[in-house]
Amino acid sequence: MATKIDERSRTREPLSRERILRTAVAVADKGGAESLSMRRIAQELGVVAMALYKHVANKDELLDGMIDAVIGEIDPPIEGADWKTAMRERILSARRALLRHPWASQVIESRAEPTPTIIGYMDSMMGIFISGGFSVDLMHHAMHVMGSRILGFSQELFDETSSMPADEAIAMWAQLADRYPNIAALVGEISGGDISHDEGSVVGGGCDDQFEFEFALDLMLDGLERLRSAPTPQPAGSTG
Amino acid sequence: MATKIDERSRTREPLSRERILRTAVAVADKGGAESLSMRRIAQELGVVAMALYKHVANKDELLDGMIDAVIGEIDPPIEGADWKTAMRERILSARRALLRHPWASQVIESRAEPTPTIIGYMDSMMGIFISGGFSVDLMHHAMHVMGSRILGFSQELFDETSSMPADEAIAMWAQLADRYPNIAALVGEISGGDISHDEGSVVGGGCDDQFEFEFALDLMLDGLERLRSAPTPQPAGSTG
DNA sequence: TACCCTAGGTGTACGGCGTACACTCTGTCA
DNA sequence: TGACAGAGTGTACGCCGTACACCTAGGGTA
Repeated sequence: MATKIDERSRTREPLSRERILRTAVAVADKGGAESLSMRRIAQELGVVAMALYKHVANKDELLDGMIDAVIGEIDPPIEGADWKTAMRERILSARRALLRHPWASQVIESRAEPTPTIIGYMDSMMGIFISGGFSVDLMHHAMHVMGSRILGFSQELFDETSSMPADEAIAMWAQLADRYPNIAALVGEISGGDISHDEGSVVGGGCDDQFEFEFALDLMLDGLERLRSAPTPQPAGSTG
Repeated sequence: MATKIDERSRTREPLSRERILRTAVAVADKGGAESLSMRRIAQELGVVAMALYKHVANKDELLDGMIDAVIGEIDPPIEGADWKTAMRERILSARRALLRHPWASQVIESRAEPTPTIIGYMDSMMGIFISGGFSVDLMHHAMHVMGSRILGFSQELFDETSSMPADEAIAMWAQLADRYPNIAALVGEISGGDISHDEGSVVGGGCDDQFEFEFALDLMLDGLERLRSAPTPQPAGSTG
């Protein structure tokens, strides 16, 4: 009995909200969002599930805490940089954080309401636009243009072959060329160019995600800069 | 006994994959994705949960079927239009489908692999770029630029006040002005402009989501058009 | 007519989930 | 010494997806 007390009070540091959040993030990092259960986290902590509820209100609050932890990893804005550099670098930092925690984007989108931390992050991004000379109105449009990319979301809809060897994937798409001719053309182009630059799959891992992300990001930032300097704040749609 | 047989064979049309999918979509439309359970769908059909498994392999396959149903509502590309119009109108059609089925975007993103229907849709969108004179390479970049917006995703991260009366939301953000100064400025601008144009909330429902979506869409399409006509297919990033 | 086969719907059960609620400790302070 | 509080436990409930054995009606065949 006495040894048990010793063991508990000495070797086991007490539970805390912070420790729970750290463990939860670790569990999700390892097993993905769907492996994250109260029982699983508790088990990792050597404790029973209900013990967690003495420190977090419920699972949703825990998810919010995990989100805030990820947002907290995003670097603060660069001091003294022009708006475009500041925006660009911070979004890339956000992307790095999300790549470290692949479960985060889905969890963030599953939550109905953003946490105060996310709202604060958004406000700070708005501040970068405002400081960069954007009107409040154009800043508003700019935030909608950036969308969830402002949090570093890369939203690849095409990761499906990532578990497949590159040559196998190429063969697969070639076989489906009559059904998906354009994808086949794309795969052919990429694999024909330099297949050696990435050992991942063809569409998804085979193309350079980081390059594509920055390409899209720069296109948007360039578009916004053009509007910022233009007399009329509205892009010329196809109707105009 | 005989009446029961009559009732079954006459008044109850037999189960089928189509009928299950229709019912599942209806349930999700009414109660959201989180209300969609096999038991709930079965109940709606006056049948026991396990009966569904004679027509769909499992819940994931059912979700795929539901996704395909939504994608199927997207209009085909306009014949004979220029690439920009075709792309713009089809994306707006996709957005309309997603607005009819608010659960769909989350379900699509939750699935690890896209369905053949989604792959086909993507291929067809690629075809619009190619027919519009894009190189395969630029088409590839363009697809990444559009991201999930190509499926009509609007990904509003700021719907949090949508259940709140506009004046209440304005007061709330005004009170938080020291913590979120830029959001407060935005809210002030919108509510100061014309508060009457929408009875929804301020950030989220209060701004014109449709306008913002088209604004962002046009900015991207304009950016892509510029690249299409330019000698170098790469946007000038802030590093250049 | 007697038979069986098959497709489709049923019932039960299992292991997982979030969490309500009542409990038992253990350390603190009066 | 004894009351108290705060932390961890144990049990239980109602959900979930779904495996598996069962029943039953309709249809084809001998």
